[in-house]
Amino acid sequence: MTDTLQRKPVSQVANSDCFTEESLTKLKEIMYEMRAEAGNHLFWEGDAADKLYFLKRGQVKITKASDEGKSFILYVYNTGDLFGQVDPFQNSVHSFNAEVTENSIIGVIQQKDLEVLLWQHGDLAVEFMKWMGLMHRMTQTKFRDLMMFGKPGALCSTLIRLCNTYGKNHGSEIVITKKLTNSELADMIGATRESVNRMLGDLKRANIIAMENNYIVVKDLPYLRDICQCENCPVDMCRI
Amino acid sequence: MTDTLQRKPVSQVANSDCFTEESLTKLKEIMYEMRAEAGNHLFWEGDAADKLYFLKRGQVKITKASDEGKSFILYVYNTGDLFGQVDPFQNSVHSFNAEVTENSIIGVIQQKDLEVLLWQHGDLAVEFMKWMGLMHRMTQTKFRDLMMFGKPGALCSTLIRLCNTYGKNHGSEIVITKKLTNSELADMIGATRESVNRMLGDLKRANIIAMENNYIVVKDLPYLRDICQCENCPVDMCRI
DNA sequence: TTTGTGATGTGATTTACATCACACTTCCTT
DNA sequence: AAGGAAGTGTGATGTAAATCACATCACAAA
Repeated sequence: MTDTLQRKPVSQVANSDCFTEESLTKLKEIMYEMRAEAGNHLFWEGDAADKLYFLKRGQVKITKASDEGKSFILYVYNTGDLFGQVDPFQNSVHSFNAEVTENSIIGVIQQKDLEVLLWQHGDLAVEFMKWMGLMHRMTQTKFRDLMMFGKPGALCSTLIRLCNTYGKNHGSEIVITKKLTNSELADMIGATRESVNRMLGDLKRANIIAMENNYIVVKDLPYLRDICQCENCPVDMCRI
Repeated sequence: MTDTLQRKPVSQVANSDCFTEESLTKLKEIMYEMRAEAGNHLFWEGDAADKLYFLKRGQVKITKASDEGKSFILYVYNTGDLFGQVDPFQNSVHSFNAEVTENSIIGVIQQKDLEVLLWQHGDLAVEFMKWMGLMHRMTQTKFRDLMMFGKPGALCSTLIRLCNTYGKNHGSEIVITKKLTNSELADMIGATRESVNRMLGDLKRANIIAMENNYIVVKDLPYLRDICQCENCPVDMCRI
């Protein structure tokens, strides 16, 4: 049982899977590698937004802090994910913070280098455009899920996205192979820790989810889908 | 006074302004023109997402309806705006509805034609990528504003975006040269008509806004900025 | 082994916002 | 000019979720 949990989850898919092998190689050729320790920041809001980041290994969260000290987690990126901004303005700055939450190895792409590459390789440009479209749609659907179905809907949507990102099938159950605190979940849906705790309690009591070695196990995915009116969108889009 | 209101607002900027004249011409060459009457739909959720739309004249709203009959307005596009999906999946479908809200003339671009064009023209590909980045950032910042600062914050953010989209300076005041009902505003921020009515009443009483010929006039923009912790981002990004 | 620290679980209370209900205004139409 | 439809304004009430305030638990460090 425990050893099953340690294995790489079958469904773990990186957003860079949009790219063909060749395109990803081209991108890798213009990266320079850096290492970042957990707790550091890749960028802060207000910093110039002129780089893309390829997470070779590790984890980075994109967050926003409010004046009252609350934190909102917009995205969680993992090994193999590509992220960052490519904006039309010279003086463009980030609106969010990028917090390194696990020791990471990161490939950095300068906007100028990327532009040259896209200019030269039409096929890469087309793939890149599709990757951007996918990322945008992920934001839009998350936006919808978090705005339209109350806090329980937001939580259920987030649990589904966690299944799509970290889920490992285990019979009819799905183990979310990623430890998450109630506070983390709360920051992902803009709720309080207490609310998340109560909602998770409700779901456990209704036998929708369970805990196994502190991992969340989803036992009734259709129930979660029903709460947030999930339309069963592609796994690659419906992620954290 | 009335005639001032009729003139095209100075700050009305279309999102296609990201493109150079030449690039926009290239895009226009692969469009086919269609007309759509107010009340019709350009696409419904579930329809194939394989086209871009250029609004030559008119207005289109991107909306999402919930099971309980509530409607959420994600975007409002106007003359000169480009919108649509370019997704990596063959079987990709829309998650939202596109409702034509004014009689419109629309240029339609097929995804395949766009791909060929981007392949051939590196400069257009780079501009297109920047346009996509800008649209994504607009979604992200709206997401943040609507999630983090309560309904009053969401309303203030929306009023600021309306100023950036339809605003006409009039001394130190900004006239939003677009008639909006309380219900429309409510659907833009995921609130009820009654809540919007009360919040607008509060703002009027505090002399932050006023009504002139049924147009909203913003008298104290800094106050609105303060409520939603607006960081004065570029006007091109902070739009409806 | 105790002490500290971060996380969970839960009750009581408050707050923000939705819902319901209805009066009033505007303006469109035939 | 009358009637109706769409929009506005506002009280009363209900409810979801935040806030506050602790108790408990797990586990690492001194």
